[in-house]
Amino acid sequence: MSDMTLLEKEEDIEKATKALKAMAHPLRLKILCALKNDELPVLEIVKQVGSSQSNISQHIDILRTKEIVESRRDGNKILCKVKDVKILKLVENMQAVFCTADDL
Amino acid sequence: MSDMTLLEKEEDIEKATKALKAMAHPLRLKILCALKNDELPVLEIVKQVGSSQSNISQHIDILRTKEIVESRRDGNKILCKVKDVKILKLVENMQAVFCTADDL
DNA sequence: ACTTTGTATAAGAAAATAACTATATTATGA
DNA sequence: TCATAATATAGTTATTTTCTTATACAAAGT
Repeated sequence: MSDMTLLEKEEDIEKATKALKAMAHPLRLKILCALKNDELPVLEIVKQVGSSQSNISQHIDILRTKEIVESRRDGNKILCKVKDVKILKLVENMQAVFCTADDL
Repeated sequence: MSDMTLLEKEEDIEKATKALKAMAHPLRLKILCALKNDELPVLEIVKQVGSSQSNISQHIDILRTKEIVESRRDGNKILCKVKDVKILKLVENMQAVFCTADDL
């Protein structure tokens, strides 16, 4: 009862696929990296990540719709942070896998 | 010189995104799960994963093109296995994140 | 009230994905 | 050689994604 735990359940596959799709875009992955430790306003994300304000806003909206990012208003600004802890773990894993010295 | 290791390099982002895109489809994720421990012929993958032969073949081809899966001929059959070790790690991570008891 | 700053939304075009059907290819076995 | 099994490819169509431009909305400052 512990080893058939292999993403075999349709439900798990769907959840995992949804998360992967959300991350599987360079801008969205960068956004998630930027939000890994900080809560940031949209324009700050635009600065760090690049692309246009509109484009980043749309990508943030995608992440929001998928319940991956959440945001709150602070006066003029909208502060964004990662909502789904699982995503944080995945981002960390991506770093562990893709940012190690064995890339050399 | 060790903490700016945050997927900040464009090159890492691209690699990570490529891997994520490859995994971000239910059939392909299932294929990778099926190949996690075994080297399997295409029809066996079709059986385990579902969908049509043609469809699975095309998805396998996508994974091959992206250097994630490799295959060799054994007589009549084409045996497939995961080529990129990084992908194996990611699949394991996905399982760790999405197949734990805290789903309850 | 007007302007500026920060953010979101709409509309549309271009490109990428995905799936299906049918057919081709390759190897084996009779 | 003919039939069959295993896999790949072609051609199409439908859907989804992505980006751009322009515009709307909201809050704050003057």
